[in-house]
Amino acid sequence: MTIVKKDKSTEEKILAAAKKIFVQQGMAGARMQDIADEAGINKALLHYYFKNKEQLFEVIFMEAAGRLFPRINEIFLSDQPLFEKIERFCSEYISIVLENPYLPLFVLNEINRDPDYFLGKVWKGRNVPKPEKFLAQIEQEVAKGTIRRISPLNLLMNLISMTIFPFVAKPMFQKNLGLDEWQFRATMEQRKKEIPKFIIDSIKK
Amino acid sequence: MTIVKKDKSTEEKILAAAKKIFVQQGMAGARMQDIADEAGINKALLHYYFKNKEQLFEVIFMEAAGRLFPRINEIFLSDQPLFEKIERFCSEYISIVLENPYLPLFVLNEINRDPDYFLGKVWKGRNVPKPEKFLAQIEQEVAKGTIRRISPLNLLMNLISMTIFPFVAKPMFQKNLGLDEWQFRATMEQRKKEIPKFIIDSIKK
DNA sequence: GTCATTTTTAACCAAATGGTTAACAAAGAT
DNA sequence: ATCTTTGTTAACCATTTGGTTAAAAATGAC
Repeated sequence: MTIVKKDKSTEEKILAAAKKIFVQQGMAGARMQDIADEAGINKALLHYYFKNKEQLFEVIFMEAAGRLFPRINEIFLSDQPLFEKIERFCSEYISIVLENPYLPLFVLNEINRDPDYFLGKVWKGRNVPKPEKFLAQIEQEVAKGTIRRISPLNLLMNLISMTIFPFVAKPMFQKNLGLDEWQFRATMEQRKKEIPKFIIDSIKK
Repeated sequence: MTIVKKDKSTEEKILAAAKKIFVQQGMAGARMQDIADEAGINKALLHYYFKNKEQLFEVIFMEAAGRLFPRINEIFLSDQPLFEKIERFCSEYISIVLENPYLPLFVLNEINRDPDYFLGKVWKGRNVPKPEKFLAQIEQEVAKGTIRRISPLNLLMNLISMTIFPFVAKPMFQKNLGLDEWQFRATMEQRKKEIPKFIIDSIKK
């Protein structure tokens, strides 16, 4: 069995490098030279593969957004009961993001910089989360009396906030609470179960 | 009574302009020329008041951080009972941020870009939030049996996440949930009471 | 092997950008 | 009024940065 440590193709090296630099520095802060250096290639070669910075950025951004949004929809649109959806959302989402802890801040930041660019590019691709069904489901449970009266919008915000925010504020939490990388991961693993429990304890009648 | 529409001093104009541009574009994306234009002055005059971009940025960043962090401490270190603290935190914090909705993302983003710069500058000023007392207080309540067993760290994360995240994700929530400016504000006003209720319903025995 | 195509590089270029200079105007001070 | 200090400007400069060019390797077709 030959151990073929096959070189990643140049394009793959570029994409990995670009992702690292863009996520760290943002579109404005990223330097094409840094991306080339990180990929171990010449800057001209970068432009041979991707004609300009904006196009390269778009590839990275779409890939990042594509990792974060479609799965949400899949869960929100499924036919599971409410509590199961909440559990699934927390668990799956935290798993996804644990592998790319800096994606949410990156994406939110770029959305903030130019909401309409985002709307035009990502939102088009019908992968846009459609929360209506989930919101309606909450209202049904309220009507059935299985959960207390609560504004569906607020419940949705609570769920998403508790799940995502710790990643967005990761460096702050780490500095302020003195968590090392491992402790942070462990805490987030805990939260896969803690958040659903927290929510259900609050709303279940 | 003379209506003296006194011009803001040049320095004030610069600071207002710089805040707007930096918060919108971040340190890397902000252009000194844009700040000068926004302030209605010459670029040289900008350097007359602030010797370079970094120093100007630091003033803006510290002012922003100074708005967000000290009040937290004030609340967390007070001698109020736990539930009151939670209510006060949500209510006061949302009020503060409603006046500057983009500050949290700005600050988190810059912390992320260079956590140690942040640590060195802001964290020094002893306004650094010290959560120990708050965490201990939660443990006491658990011991007393007034609230159910819950990890203090998780509870703190939940509180902060639900309060701050909607601002960080404001453009996303607005696009996705179709909220206009006014509806967003109204929702956040609601949340001043909704979040504490949500938490207390979850943990109170 | 030879030729055509693809990949890679060093050197270069134009525009953008942070920052400076030197002169000019306004405002006090005497 | 004159002089000094402070505020403001247009023009300029050096560096950085995204992007290009033309030539050299490498790869593949025959």
